[in-house]
Amino acid sequence: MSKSNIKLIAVLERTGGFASAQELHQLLRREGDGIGLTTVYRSLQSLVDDKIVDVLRREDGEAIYRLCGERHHHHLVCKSCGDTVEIEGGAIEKWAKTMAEEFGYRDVGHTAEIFGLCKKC
Amino acid sequence: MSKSNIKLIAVLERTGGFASAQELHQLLRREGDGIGLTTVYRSLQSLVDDKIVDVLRREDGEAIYRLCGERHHHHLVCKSCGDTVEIEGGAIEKWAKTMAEEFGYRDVGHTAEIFGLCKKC
DNA sequence: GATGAAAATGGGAATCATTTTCATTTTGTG
DNA sequence: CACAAAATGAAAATGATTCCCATTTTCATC
Repeated sequence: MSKSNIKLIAVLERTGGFASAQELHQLLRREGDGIGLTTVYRSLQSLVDDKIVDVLRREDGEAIYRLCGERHHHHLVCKSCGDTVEIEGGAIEKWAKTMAEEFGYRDVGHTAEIFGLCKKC
Repeated sequence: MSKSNIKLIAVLERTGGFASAQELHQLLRREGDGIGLTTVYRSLQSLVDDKIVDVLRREDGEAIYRLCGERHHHHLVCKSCGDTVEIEGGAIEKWAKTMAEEFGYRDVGHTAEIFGLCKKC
């Protein structure tokens, strides 16, 4: 685990929610860390590969990152304010398994997100 | 309704599924239509505003468009050879609706993909 | 401690989708 | 036909992300 990975995890812990690579870079810079933007992207990518970080997309297409817990979950995201709720996806697990069997796929995973407008927006 | 809007609707009808602005532009060009990229973006935006077209995001963040009201489906993708099967997602529709209601979200859409290894791989 | 290979890093250029600007063309209407 | 408003397109601007490459750090081994 490289230094930059650890820094990224730390700043993600501090911020709590989702943040874009650019935002995380600025945050680290403001704290006096001279980390480069390239390194931020690289680290985030490796954390995503290692399933330590989740990545989603904002409405405008910008990628946003967040630490993910071990529990498999899905997201309900407000497309206006970005507010996010973690939700259970029992129905999805079953659906994915059924579909995979039907078409002879094995070793399957899945992604599923719901987006809409939250109460406030 | 401008000329370009009509052209965009026509080409979206022809292609059926999702397509990016760049792809739609190329398609029209190939058919001998000298439409400009700017106009494609502008028209798509106005069609989205009028709720004639849906917009989603690819994994890489590129925006993809499709006519509203086309049958909604999901994908089963082989992560080795890339082979793709279109599948029904009745269970997902219900799940998305239920979850949205539970948390007071409205005007919701969703994405869901399953990936694994196909028979051949 | 010295050495060298491999990994990590940073800066700037390159890429690519998308938006903006602005001048020109087309359209609809009196 | 004339004229204003809408539509269009080319090129430049923008902004996130990736690529390239030279430099620095890490770390095992001597």
